[in-house]
Amino acid sequence: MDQRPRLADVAARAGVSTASVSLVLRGEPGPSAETRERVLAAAADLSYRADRTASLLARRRRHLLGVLLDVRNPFHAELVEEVQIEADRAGYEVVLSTLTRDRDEPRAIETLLDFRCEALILLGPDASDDELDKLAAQVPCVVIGRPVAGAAVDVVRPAEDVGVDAALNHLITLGHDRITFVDGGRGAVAAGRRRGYRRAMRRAGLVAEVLPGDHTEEGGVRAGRRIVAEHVLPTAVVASNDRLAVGVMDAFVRAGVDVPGQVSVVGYDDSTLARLAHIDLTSVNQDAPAQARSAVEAAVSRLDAGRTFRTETVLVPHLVVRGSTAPPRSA
Amino acid sequence: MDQRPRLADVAARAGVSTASVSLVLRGEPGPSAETRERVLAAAADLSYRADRTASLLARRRRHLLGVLLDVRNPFHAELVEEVQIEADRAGYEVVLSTLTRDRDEPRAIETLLDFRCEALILLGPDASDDELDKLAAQVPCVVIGRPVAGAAVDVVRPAEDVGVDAALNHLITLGHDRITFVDGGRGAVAAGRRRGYRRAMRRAGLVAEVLPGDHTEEGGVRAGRRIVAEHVLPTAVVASNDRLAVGVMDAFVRAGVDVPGQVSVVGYDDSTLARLAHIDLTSVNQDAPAQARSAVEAAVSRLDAGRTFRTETVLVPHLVVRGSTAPPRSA
DNA sequence: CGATGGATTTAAAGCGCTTTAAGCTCCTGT
DNA sequence: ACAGGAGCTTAAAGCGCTTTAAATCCATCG
Repeated sequence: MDQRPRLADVAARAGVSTASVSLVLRGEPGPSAETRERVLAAAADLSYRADRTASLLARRRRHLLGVLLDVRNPFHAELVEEVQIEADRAGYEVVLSTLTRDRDEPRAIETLLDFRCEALILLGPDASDDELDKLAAQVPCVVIGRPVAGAAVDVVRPAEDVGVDAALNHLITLGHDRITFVDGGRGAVAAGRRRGYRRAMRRAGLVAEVLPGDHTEEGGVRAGRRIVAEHVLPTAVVASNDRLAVGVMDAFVRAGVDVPGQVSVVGYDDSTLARLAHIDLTSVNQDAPAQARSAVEAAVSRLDAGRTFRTETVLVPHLVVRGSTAPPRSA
Repeated sequence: MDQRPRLADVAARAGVSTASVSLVLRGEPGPSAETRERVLAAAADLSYRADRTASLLARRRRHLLGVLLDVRNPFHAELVEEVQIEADRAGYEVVLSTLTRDRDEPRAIETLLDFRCEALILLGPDASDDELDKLAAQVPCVVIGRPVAGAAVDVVRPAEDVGVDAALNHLITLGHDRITFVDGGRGAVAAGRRRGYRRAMRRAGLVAEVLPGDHTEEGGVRAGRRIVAEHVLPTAVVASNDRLAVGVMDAFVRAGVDVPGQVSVVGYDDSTLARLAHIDLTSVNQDAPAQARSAVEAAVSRLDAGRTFRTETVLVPHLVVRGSTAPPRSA
């Protein structure tokens, strides 16, 4: 029961050499139609499947992409899904390595290196620019989701400020003029969004108001409470991410503030959270598929096309309008 | 830059054979203290790391566990994390294979087989009992999270009914007596919970009331609306999972029904959702670490200890009391 | 009719590591 | 002094596949 058929078994059954079988099964040119047929029949008879480990070893090229992720992060989940699909398409296999309690980032990356991945795709890594640069000297690296100063690391990231821009345009077009921003705290991502907010408000000739926050629901609840405690409600709130926005909305609901009747709310990330029917949050979508595609493409172009210069792909997010935004009451 | 050192390089540098290096690096007995030292020094000098692919191939035993998961499922994420940790501990490596849009369950499983995993751990698979049984004939399989009738598949699952029991005990002890259950629809898991509810209510001499639902927030919202529309509110609601519970609470909040002031709510799964500060939902915890541990143990006992009979591990969940439950108003 | 060359096929050499069996050195015991 | 071991070390044979270089076949050509 333990013995899966080997390449040699298929070869014997088809009456050809293992080399021919290998070629046929991988669809390489060479073997004649007749050989092809016999091999395929034999393989089917034995329900043969190649041993990936052996293939990987024998190929000089490994055709393996390593992906570092935090399996608990829903956005990573979305990205991984797309990376898999894109890699498949490009003829690469994917090895996933996740952070766990006992496995920090360096450890998870070593695992990928031990599999001799030809390139790494790192989802929102914590490593410093320096460390990433050092890593990139060993193997092509693509970082998704945050800027990296390193000279050798490819980057794919959304234009955070543009996303906020879109959100504000939407609100302003609806007629809003008192728009508060709930901040996401330290970090390059939050900074980009904050900058986008300030810029767009200035451009529109409106007064910016930034409340502190931290990308968690609790932060949102705190900010929401602060907002309802003020004498004058803003007409709209833009949050630095969806979790914050959900927290804000929760505080509003509990205080009897109607969304979007009294205040409109916009989130950022277009997470599954935002899409839930009872939340139905207008949010900025980062286009995970496009990010994944770009990342795989960056890796592949290093490997297959021999690109050596650095690329930074900045993707333009777009607003997904849902039920949490409406014209302001007075309008 | 591309050439990572090989075993042979370390051997050459240490002035010993590759066999010795292999033994030393894996901590096998044999080599003398002096050899050990020289090898380790050489390996460190070259910052050598073994090629996993080659090791895997050369070892007759692969020491590889394949895990099938849906990377988008947060509970799977928790399980994976623990499986990794446990596998590490047992000296096994883990390959993750996730469902995606283009990769259905059979396909994802094939990938695992192609890596020649020695055993598979399947997280809540959709495959029929028959298919699972067929698979188990090829390779030891452990299914987590649902019962399987197949004769050869090991199962690790929580005792759903016991969890609901705990929830009801908690509520009854608090003094509740009108306790409505929001159902999770078809499926073995939901059925177990429903059964637990009915049994516990009967035992307590209370009248069971089951509202239809489907394990989503929307289902919860619908159920919640139905509840508030009734003339007499129940004193407590038990939902078949956390998402339902969150939906119910959302409907309550919007209708001005205070939780837990007027109605207590209990969820099931103790998901990250339940733990959010502003939700703070009393819920039943399934102990992901224990499930993962049992699953790995089941796999390993087949592989290393040669177990051939089937095991079914039923874990007892426990209630995590949070802020969504309190004594009923009248009490 | 042998030479020429394109189309197929295949023997054999790896890929980088593990493992087995044999080889060596140095003691022990008689 | 020599058989028998104990303790290390290593040559060499894989693991199951890919790939390269050489062999084979056959139709075409001068």
